[in-house]
Amino acid sequence: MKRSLAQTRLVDVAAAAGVSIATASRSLSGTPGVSPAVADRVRQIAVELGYVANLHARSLASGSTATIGLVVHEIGDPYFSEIASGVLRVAASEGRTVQICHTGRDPDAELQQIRSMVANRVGAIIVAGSGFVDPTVELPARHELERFSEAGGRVAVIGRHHLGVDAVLPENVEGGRAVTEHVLGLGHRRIAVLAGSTALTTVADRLSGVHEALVEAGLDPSEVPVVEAAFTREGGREGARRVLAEHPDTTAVVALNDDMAIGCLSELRVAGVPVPTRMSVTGFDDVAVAGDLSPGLTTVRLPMVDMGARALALALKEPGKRPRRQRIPATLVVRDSTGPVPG
Amino acid sequence: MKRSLAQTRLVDVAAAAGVSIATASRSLSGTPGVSPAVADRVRQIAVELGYVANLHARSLASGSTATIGLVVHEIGDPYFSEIASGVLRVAASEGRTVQICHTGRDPDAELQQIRSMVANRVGAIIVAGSGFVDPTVELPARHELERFSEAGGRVAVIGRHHLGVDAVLPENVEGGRAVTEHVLGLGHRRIAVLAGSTALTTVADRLSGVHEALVEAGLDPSEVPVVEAAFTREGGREGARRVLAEHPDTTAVVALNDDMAIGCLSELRVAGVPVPTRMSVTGFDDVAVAGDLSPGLTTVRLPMVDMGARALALALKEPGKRPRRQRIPATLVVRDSTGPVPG
DNA sequence: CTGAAAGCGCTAACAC
DNA sequence: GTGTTAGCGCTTTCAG
Repeated sequence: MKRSLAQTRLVDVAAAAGVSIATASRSLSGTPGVSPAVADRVRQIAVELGYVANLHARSLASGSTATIGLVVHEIGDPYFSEIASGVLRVAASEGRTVQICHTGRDPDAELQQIRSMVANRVGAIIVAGSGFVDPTVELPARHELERFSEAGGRVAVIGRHHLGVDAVLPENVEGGRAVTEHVLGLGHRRIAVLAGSTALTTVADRLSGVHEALVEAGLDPSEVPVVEAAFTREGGREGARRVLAEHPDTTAVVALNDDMAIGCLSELRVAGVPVPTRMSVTGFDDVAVAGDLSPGLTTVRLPMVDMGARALALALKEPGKRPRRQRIPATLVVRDSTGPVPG
Repeated sequence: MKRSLAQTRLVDVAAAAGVSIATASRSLSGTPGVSPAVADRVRQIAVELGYVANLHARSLASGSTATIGLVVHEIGDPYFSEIASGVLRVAASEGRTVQICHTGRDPDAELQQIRSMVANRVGAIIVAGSGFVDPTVELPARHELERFSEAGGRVAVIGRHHLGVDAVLPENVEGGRAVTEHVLGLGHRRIAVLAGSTALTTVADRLSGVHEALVEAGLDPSEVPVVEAAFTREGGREGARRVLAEHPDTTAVVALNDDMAIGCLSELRVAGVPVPTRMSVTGFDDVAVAGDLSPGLTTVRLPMVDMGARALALALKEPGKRPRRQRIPATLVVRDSTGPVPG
């Protein structure tokens, strides 16, 4: 389809300014080597004409773009949409556009999407979301990102270890430990953990924090049941049912993300189990709604919006010789879903 | 910076397949005029070589892109992130990339973003989120979209009236009416409405549905207080405080979105007002968490994910001579936050 | 400091 | 059915 919309092009600006297209290009991109007077005039004329550079022509000629690629597991999930919010905010202020894709936690889809972003010559790629404990699963993705990175592309990841690039790393271990210490401090000993797939590093890290706290309290982690289900609200419901059925004397459920905790709370309500008087429940992430639940969810706060913003800031900075890692503190937020052991 | 990353290009595929670059192009884009055998072989070789077309070159040559531009108010808001989820899902299955930007409910920012998308030659633009009751506010945006549309670009909007393009329109009036009828049916007469800015069409429409139901029940809408606050959780909290202070005998709060309802619920809990025994509360949208609240939120369901998917489908279809409008039914979902009038 | 000209990788006429 | 070729609009050497 022929595009009849006659956008003003660089030639038009150049002609109007009475300079060559090369000079016009240099003036607008700020490339040194143009007399200030000429450059100013060109810029002014460009504004008057409402000139906006054709991104694709620019990209084709220069080999890179101002576009940022953001890869998330599922944009409908608050954890990721809050991260995206932070990324979009910074991107807008830097005049960059953001291309988002979600992968449904499928490593193959993720690889696919990363490839497509590389092919689209995005200027930077941000990968958010848990990695896999088994490094081989994400080897192809890592490989792809390395190639991209070596070719001058910028990469930052949120919460993944094995990717060997600049990273924003939430303190999942410390968070898991803190929330467990809180529960232990309330006197609970019959604890159950609600976990997503332990193939995910996020789950593994949080869980290891939980175990550290248990050991420090002189408990045997192997006696604390870890119920593995989908890392979602539905998974939380299912997990709650299994805890109730298989470990009926449990007094505290430590869920490894808020989604599971919310599902768990919902199921406990259905089952008529009062929280926190009969059962304490904790989450992880502190999604926006956590504080507005009833009871308010005791959880570990991760500043998702900020994490997104930082990741983009990292990606936009000049690359260092070594991957940078920015640790993000996870802070315990005590609300009403936890209380002393019943009885 | 010279890009050393030697992506396989179309020439490479063509050479490997022993055909011309034109034939290779036709094979891969599905343009008719290539023998099936050749086309198949080319495609297979392309896959083997990990070929991914350079979006920018394609776009520059063809004058349009596979990229979809999605404009939302705030991606961190579940309403929009669920819509985005639907858009991304369809986009992925169509092999299209999505560029998302958010505008913070600021018409100027929105205009800015739309302009930038037009300049980037996106293939289609989807604008989600409430429009403004005052048409002049969005006149510039409308203008921009029309130019884009006339130039062959595709546009679809979600929930906005005044834009004169293909639209997915949630039945806000009917939903407002349905939820109000439900509340009236429970015997409530001292009702308060929690509304976002009435400059927003979404708010105005839902409110007019509320009023219709009131009138039909023989009530005078002017006697039902409409508390206007931010269309957010915080606004819901503030609204709840004002209802409690200014209209203490209220028995039912009709919030015009779930966010406000959730904030309201939270505030009522703080204030020690039991729901629904002392106060009924309703929402609108049915965001994912609505059913997992305690009490479960009675609300009006809008299939956000589906709305996003439909909007993209509309945008991808051949344009009709007249703008198409797809009405999305709003269905009442009764949960536990509403009950009979106390006393 | 400025201009001419060679591509960037692909699509789409246009020939054969 | 398939190949040749002329651009798409811009950046970037390379001359002047």
